[in-house]
Amino acid sequence: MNLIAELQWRGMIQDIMPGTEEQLSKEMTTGYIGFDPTADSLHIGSLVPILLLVHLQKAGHKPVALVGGATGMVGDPSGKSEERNLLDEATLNHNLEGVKNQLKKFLDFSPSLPNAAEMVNNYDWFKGITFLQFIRDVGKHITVNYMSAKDSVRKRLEGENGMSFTEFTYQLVQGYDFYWLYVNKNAKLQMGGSDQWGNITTGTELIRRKAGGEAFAFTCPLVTKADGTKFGKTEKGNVWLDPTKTTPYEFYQFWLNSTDADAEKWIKTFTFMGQEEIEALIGQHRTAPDQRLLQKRLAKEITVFVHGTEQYEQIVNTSKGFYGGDPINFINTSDDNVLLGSGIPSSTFTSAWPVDVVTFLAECGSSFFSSKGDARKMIQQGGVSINEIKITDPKTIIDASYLLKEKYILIKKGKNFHLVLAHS
RNA sequence: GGGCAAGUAGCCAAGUGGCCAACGGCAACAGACUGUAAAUCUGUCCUCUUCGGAGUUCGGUGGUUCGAAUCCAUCCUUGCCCA
Repeated sequence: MNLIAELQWRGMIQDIMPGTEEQLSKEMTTGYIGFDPTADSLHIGSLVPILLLVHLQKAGHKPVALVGGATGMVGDPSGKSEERNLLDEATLNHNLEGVKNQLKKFLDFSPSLPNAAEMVNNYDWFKGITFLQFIRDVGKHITVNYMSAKDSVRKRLEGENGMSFTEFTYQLVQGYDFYWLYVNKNAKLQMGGSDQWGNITTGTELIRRKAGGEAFAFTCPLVTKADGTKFGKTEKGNVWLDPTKTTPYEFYQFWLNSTDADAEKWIKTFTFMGQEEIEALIGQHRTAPDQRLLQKRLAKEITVFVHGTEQYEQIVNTSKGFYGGDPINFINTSDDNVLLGSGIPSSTFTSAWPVDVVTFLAECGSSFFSSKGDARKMIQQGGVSINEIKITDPKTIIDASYLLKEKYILIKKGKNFHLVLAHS
């Protein structure tokens, strides 16, 4: 199966420029995707573009990951209804480093490969260009009419928020990236999320007019959830790839909790499993949905891809301990490393015993309970249990006798959120 | 520089002198039902609370009034139009 057919089956192609498939089957093609340094870590929304690059490399082509040191300074208007705030330079550089380090893990950069992955920063070629040069060499080739016709621009012109010249220029900046890579790195392909289509075509247009060349592109659909809510968010915010921002345990749980409908879609997009295997698994899942085979496999594949096999095994072990049978027993019989190593939410309680539950929960140093009032409400609604015993009376007194192994207390908020609390 | 419009809780959005901690929707959280799903139903959803209440909010500041998210002045921000 060729790359495009493969990606199509996986639901990873939204728009594709005519001739792209032919180009890819003709020769080893260099393709790139840009990553915006809006934060110091990528989140799972960036996973799809990353996977596109990985697929590209697997198919024998050369992937280039571009980090947007320059574009990050401008701000992409795509998908934004309001003018963006600019990042200061220090933050930007910090973010660039974080993003670069993460991207390194997913692609093969070994120089011996003919199609070794490469990382570039568009600031490197933008820093030497003056404004006048840019408007003469680049701006001259693209009409304002053309730029204004782009969706991202038109929406803002029609909307009530307006748009600054800076953001209006964004597509030219990104377009020039493509042109530069075409000329200097022989890149003939750009990929990205479907919201990037407008920016990408500005690039191919620029290549055609300025270099007389032909370049290609395709985009992937934005990942959505079946219920229409935003993908990649949990009660704690974004799901990050950085294990210090989203622990591997929480990362795994995010995927494990996906709905059946989403899991069927996502397993195609986010894993490298073959078509037959996936279809068999989906069939199996439908006959016994309560086994959650699909979610488990999905969570496994992605967690291994992002955090590695070792972490995954540790997570599964912990998950089984907390969801399978007897969490109390699990805490009692596991050593600290097994218990906390995968990043189950935990914190430390430092005040003196005994205290009433409400104070205890409010001060246990986790984000589960924001205040005494919050803790009390949760108790009144029957959503809190300590050491597997549901707390119904907000006046319950917690003291040292609750400690497991003389240092832990298991707090549960709802069904899914466990907190292991160490007492110091 | 001139004219016009707008700024309400995480987001969208009603309210245009007291009945306003502020309609409604989304998102989120808990409960029931389940499969660590979905859908549905119920509750919560500014902060604190001895659950009786208390405190702080409607871009900022100052004012009018017994009483202001609502009226006035001024400043800030944003959009549209004109120069």
